[in-house]
Order: sequence, then C-alpha cells, then structure tokens
Amino acid sequence: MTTENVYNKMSLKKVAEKAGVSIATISRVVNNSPNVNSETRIRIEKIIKDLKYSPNRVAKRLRNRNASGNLLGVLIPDIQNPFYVEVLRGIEDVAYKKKYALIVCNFSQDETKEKLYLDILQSESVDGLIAAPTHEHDQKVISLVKTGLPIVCVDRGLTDVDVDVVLVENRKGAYSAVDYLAKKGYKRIAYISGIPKLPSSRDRELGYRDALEANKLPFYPDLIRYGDSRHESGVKLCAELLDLPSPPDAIFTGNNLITLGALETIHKKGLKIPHDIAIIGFDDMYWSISLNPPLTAIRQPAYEIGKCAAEQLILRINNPDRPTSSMILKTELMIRNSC
Amino acid sequence: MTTENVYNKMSLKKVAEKAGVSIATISRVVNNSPNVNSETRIRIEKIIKDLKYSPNRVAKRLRNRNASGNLLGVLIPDIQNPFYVEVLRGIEDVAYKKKYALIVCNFSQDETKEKLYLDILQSESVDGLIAAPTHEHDQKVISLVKTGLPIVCVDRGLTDVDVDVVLVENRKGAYSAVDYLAKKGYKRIAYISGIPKLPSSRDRELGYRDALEANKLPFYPDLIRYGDSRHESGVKLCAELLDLPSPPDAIFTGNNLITLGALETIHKKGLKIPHDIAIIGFDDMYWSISLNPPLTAIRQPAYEIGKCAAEQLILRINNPDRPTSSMILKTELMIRNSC
DNA sequence: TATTGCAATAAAAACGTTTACATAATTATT
DNA sequence: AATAATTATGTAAACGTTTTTATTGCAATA
Repeated sequence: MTTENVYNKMSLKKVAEKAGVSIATISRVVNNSPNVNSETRIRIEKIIKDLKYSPNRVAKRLRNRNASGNLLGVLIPDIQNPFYVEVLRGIEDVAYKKKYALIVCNFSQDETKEKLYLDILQSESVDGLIAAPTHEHDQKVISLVKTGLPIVCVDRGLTDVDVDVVLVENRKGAYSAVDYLAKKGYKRIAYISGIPKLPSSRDRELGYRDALEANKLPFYPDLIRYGDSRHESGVKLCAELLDLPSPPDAIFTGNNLITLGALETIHKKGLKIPHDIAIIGFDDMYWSISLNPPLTAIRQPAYEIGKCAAEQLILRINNPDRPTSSMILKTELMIRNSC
Repeated sequence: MTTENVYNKMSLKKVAEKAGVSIATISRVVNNSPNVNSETRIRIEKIIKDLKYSPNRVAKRLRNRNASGNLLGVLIPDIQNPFYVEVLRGIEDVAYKKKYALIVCNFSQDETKEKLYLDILQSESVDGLIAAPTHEHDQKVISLVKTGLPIVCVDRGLTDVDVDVVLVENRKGAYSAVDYLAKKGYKRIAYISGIPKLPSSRDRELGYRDALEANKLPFYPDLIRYGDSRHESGVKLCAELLDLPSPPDAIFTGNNLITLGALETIHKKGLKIPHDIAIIGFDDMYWSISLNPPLTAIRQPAYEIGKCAAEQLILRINNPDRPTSSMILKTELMIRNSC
C-alpha cells in the first residue's frame, strides 16, 4: 500500500511555478477572466493540461462561501420509497448537466437525523438545498430559509415563510382515485394515510372525503387509518381493516410503501384482488404492471418534480432576488386491474 | 428576501474575540486537545454554546486534506436498481453513526459520467470512497486506488490492484437458482445476463453453466442473452426468448431490473407463471411477495454489503496500512411461487 | 539565587482559492 | 511629445481551520 501520489495533487501555485507567472494569472485563465494576454493564455492552458491541473473544489467553496461551489444538498425522508428515488433522479440529471454535485442526505423520517444533516449541509457551505421537510412547521428548515440559503421544497410546503416549492395536486389526485372506486360501485372505501402531520397526507384525506361526499357515500371513521408512510404501516393497518367486523370492499393507500405493505397483507390472507378487496394506490411505480394484479394507481410525476426543483433551485442561486414560485404538478390515473 | 444571517456564521475567530483568547485555544477546546486550563475550558465551552458555534467542515477539509473531513464518496451505477438503494442504506446507516456525510454519485452506467464524478469526489477531498466500478479494469478507479485514497469496492472487484472488496457468491447463487429450476424438471432454462463485462454477470453465467452440467442438461447458446442490466433489457430480451421457435420453459434473470422487465413482457403476452413460463430472479426485493405470482429469487444481502463496505472503509481510513481484505457474503434462495 | 522544567497560551504558517488593489507596460488621445 | 487610458500582470489579503513553534509565567530543583 503505497501512498506515493497523494501529495502530488496540483495546485495553482505549482502551475504558476511551472509557468513562471503568478497564481493570479493562472486563476484568471482557469476562470476565463478577461485581461489576460492571448499568447500567455494559450501557453498556460497547455501547461494546465500537461500537469493535469484541476481546481480544488474545497478551497473554492471556502473562498466564496455560498457561491459557485457547485454543490447542492438534497434532503429526503426515505430513500426506500421509489417515489423519492425518482425525484432524486430528476434532481441528479439536471444537477449533472449544470456541473453540480449532490450531497444526498436520507433522514429516514427521523427528525434528529434531519437536524444533524441540515447542520452538516450548512457547514459544508452548499450553494443550495432541495428538501422535503418533516412537516410544514419544520423549524430547522424554516430557519435555514431565513438565513438566505437558496432552498426549494418538494412534496411538502412550509408555512410562515416564503419559499420556492414544487408540489403535486394531492387533493385532486386522491379525489380522482376515490371517485373512480365509487363509480365502480364500491361502497365501503377505506383510506390508509401516511404520517398525518404531513400536508400531503392531509390533502389526500381531503380528496378522499370530497369524493365520498360527491358520490353520496357515508364516511366511516373506522375506515381511515393513520400510519407512518412505511411498508410496515401498510402491512399492519391493512390487516386491521380486513379484520374489522364489517371490512372495507376497497382500499385507497396513501403512498407507495403503504400500497406494497397492504398488498403483502392481502396476499398473505389469500384474498383475491379485486374480487375480495379492491385497491388503488397513490403513487405509481414503473413495475406496477408486474404486480398481482397490475395495480391501478395515481401517478405522480416524480422525476419531473425533481427536475423542476433542481431547475428552480439553480435559477434562485443565480438570482437570489427573483420572486418565489410554487409549481403544482398534475397527477394521472393509471387504470389497471386492481379495482 | 433578506439575507441577514448569511454572514453571521460563527468562526473560531469570533469566539476567540468574545473569549479574549487566541483562536488556537478555542480550537484546542473544540477538539478536546490537552494542555488547556480546565477553568478556561469550561468558560470557553459556555461561550461556544452561547454563540452556537460549530466548526466549518469545508475549512477543516482544506486544512487536513484526506483526514477527518468526515465526508465519504459513494459511486453507484444505477440508483433505480433497488439493490443499490439497499446497499446505500447500509452505507448510510453506518456513516451516520460515525458522523460521516455522504456525497452520492449515481453514474447511470455511463462511463463519462463516472469519470466526471470521480474527479469531483477527488476534488472534494473525500476521506474515502465506496464504489461499484463499471468493470474490473476501470482505469479511473484503479488510478484512484493507486493514489492512496481509501477505497472499498462493492459488487464488483478490480484486477491488477490491491483493494478492499465486498462481494457476494455470484457463482454459487446462480448455481443454486438454476439447480433449483432443473430439479423441478425444467429442461430449457434461459439466462438473461446483465452487462457481460461485469465480473458479477460472468460469474452468474458460470454458475448457470455449472448447474446445467451438473444436471446433465444441454447448453443452448440461443438461450443465453446479454443485456445492459436495465429494465428495458429485461423487456426486450425476454420477448426475444419467448419468440424463439422453441422457447425456454424457464428463465433465470440476471438482476432485479431485468426480472421486472421480463415479468412485464410475460404479463403483456398473457402468459401464466409458472405454467407457461417459469422465472427465478437474481436479487430479491422486499415486495417480491406482492408480485404476480410471488417471485422465487436469490437474495443478496444488499443492506449488509453496504454496511460491511462502510465499516471496512472507516477502518482503512483510520489505519491506511492494514492489509486489504475481501469479504464474500452468502446468498439465499427465497422460494415462492414463480417456478 | 540562578537554572531548569512544565503548563498554558499566543503567534504564525499552511491548505488552495479569488479578488481588490497596485504596478508596469503598452496604446490611444491631445 | 506629453499625458491619459487601457491592458497585462503581480501582490497580498481573506475564507476558517489545525498545528508547529515561540513565548510567558510559575514552581521545583540545585
């Protein structure tokens, strides 16, 4: 285990020595600043290439804190959820194009972890942050916004503070799911909600209730269950519902992971979908078609959410004074065979 | 949009001024260095707390490059593959415990992107790197290893260089899958391979051939198809196989995404699993049980791979001269109903 | 009392940049 | 031809740390 090359890393200084010129000049050619003689520029460019010099991003960030460090922070609640993976892909694709690297922090719905990661991100002087806060009163994120750090919230908004946000029509989406169920003739429609303090969960509940009302279906408090947006919640709450004296004939699941959990329970009980129980999920997955049976679901444009968020963020970084914007993306009902 | 607090960030200097003492002393108390008067220490600790000082990680990394920067790089080939997501979770859990942050780079099987990300990672002075290189002769990663940067490879090894590695018994795993198929009486077993230049794909092919031979089944070159480890590969190559004059009666799929793609094709064609065609996948997913039908698969301990890799890496960072190690983890046959 | 040793602290350099300012050399303007 | 304006380059400070070296004060030793 030799460590020969570790200390070989090039620096402006070394290039400057080689070129017999000051480091300022090198810096100028690296950054395409004006006021450098074109012959010198060409000569230096060659040397830079020969020496394989590339600027040190750490020094750069230290020097110009919060600008041109080319580093973005991403704070997501649950990397196990395919929805966030897609969002991440969207972010990553635009970040890559614009030469930004990403510090990805997955806080696993754990507020302590979230706080720690936000501190780290700040301490790393990221140029900007894309975050899905734990809830709309997330103090830590709010104070970070107040700090002036460019931030875009995805999936979840923030109250009491003016911030860019990209969301999805949760209420409408949920409405269309439950309405579809009702129109199909299901009478006892249950809702398994994700973490109730999330605005998105609440909006979906609102859509659920809207649709019941619009279809003149009674609302049974027993048929709504609150979980924590995880697979286990789906497993457990679905079992509770099915074990009810008068169980539901259809279930609307609040997110990806809950859907998967609910399916697991249904299959374990040997129930037939949609004959014994129908199911419709909020959040589609590209392999929903391979489920048993192919899952009918509300598709969120996850990739686009990430893409828009990253674009918004970069716009804000380059122009901190632009007015804040909220983008609300549309959902889509993907009809397959689970109801 | 006020930016009031941006420049308020505390620094050693500001704390030192407040405390009427030099920044060296502050640094010493922050790092629990010896030789500081215990009264002074207590007094300063209070001030640090009052002022909410926390050290700047960027400056720290610039000062001690490649040590105690508390930043790790992760280079993964495809974030859409649930396998890597699990690996990432494993890495993240141990990183979090040891106070490391992660720069996650997903190169989407794109070598250009991979190179760029490796440059960035190096330029960010990460303390160490966990990587799944594009293939075993990956020059860029090899040269990075030679540089002395602590690296551990996951899922894929590296030739011509001594590096820590955590792998899985690919050949044995594939063998047990195909052997299971053969013992069940399937005669024409196909294999849809991931990218053939990956050692893991080749090892799985070896296991496939071993099992055919051990079960005295003929090897039909037509029944082996090479793809690129993506969903689309599974869709397309599975269709090719099914359209053969004499199609296979069972398919062994080389990874997660290929499995999902193959399932999609099978379902689209209206074929019944396992009646019309059997399938067994390399890589389990926690929702495999919810597939149609529940999928029989070879489980890789993905989370553990990530966990081990991160542990190895941190050990190496703390002791660069320890001998390199390779960990080979076991696979497990998860029997369900797809064959 | 003069020397030594030790503990506590300060001073300063270094990491690799960018940039405001200063200076030198060249060109344009009158 | 003298001056102003412009261009090219250099110098040095700053970003926030850690660490080596230097300095101070004080107690212990002879």
